[in-house]
Amino acid sequence: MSLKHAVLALLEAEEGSGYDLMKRFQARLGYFWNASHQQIYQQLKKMHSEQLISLAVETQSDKPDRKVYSITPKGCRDLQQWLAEPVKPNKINDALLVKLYAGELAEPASLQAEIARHRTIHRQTLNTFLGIEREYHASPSAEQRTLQLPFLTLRRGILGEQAWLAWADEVDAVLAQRQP
Amino acid sequence: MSLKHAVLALLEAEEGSGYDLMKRFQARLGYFWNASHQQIYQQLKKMHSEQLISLAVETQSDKPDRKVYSITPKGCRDLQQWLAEPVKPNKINDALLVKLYAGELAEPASLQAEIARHRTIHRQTLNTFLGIEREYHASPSAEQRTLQLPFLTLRRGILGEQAWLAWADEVDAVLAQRQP
DNA sequence: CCTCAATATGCAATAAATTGCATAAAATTG
DNA sequence: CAATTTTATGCAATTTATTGCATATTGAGG
Repeated sequence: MSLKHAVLALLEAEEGSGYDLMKRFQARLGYFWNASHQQIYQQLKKMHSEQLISLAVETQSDKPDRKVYSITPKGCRDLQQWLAEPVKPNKINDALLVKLYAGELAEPASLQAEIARHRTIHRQTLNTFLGIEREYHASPSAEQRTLQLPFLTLRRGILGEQAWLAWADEVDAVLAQRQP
Repeated sequence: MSLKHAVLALLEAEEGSGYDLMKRFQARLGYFWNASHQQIYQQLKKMHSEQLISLAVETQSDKPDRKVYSITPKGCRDLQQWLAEPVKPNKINDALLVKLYAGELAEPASLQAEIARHRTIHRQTLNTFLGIEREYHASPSAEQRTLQLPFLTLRRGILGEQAWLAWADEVDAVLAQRQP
């Protein structure tokens, strides 16, 4: 249940509304933690009821109310405690590999097309990451220091995507040879 | 919902009881699809009610009954249809990266220890994979041909683990420099 | 032979995630 | 300016997954 702690980490840096948090989640943790907007809204509600976060409703005469969440000292302790505990190695659920495993029953061309589709996505993701990496390297070294740990998560993304693409080349070679 | 199709793929190759399937699942798909024994038993029950698989109860006088599931033609069609459809690129939920992202709040030594723990696990996994790869290369070429696609999933595991370990080296370098 | 782990099932309760809406203001575009 | 998309929120139902038991057999070790 790290969704909770992921949100706490975001709130520790800065307070925000549900939507804010969703956006920040997507931008900063989205690559390595997936969460839908419902999950985030529901999680916020739950965390509020557990007093890990507090809620300030900014009444606005014209617009609908804005609910801004902040982390509480209790939430902060919860986060720090989580950080001190070991996390379980994460489980992988990769449907593409299931498909490849059972690939004998599929049309080879359909497998090839599927790999191509995924390759496009992975290449785009990699390009995005490389762009962020360039920005990072162009930023002042004080900022680089601040972002050193998030940068490591970016590196994970880059190395992971590169490995994926290298693997896809192997797959293509095998599939091409199977049905020439 | 590929758990269903993963199980169907296993049953397509050979019938089996819940426990059989669980074991085969672990051995063959376990690296890239995680499923607990409850999930598998429950899924089998559900698939049976949907007539995707059939059930033969072997009554045994001394031992408890053995329930053997086989794939039905309907199940086979379902599997093939799934194989023909595109699968969504899989979502990643990696708590370790969440932790690293929020790492400023943690003890650097605790982060290092955590990385070390995970490194051990990943190195072991890689070694297991490399062992299987050696077996594969030592097997007769007819068998290599049969296992070509499952072998590709193994390659994914190998490349993925190698990339992880290379990343862990980067992480160690940064963490060591942060608190000398 | 007794005990303890491993094999081989499975139920029930809970928690978490997904799906499918639903609303309504703000910004954009034709 | 009307129509559409994007922003911003959230409920309720369903599906999936996890947790915590609960049995009963088999095999191995002391």
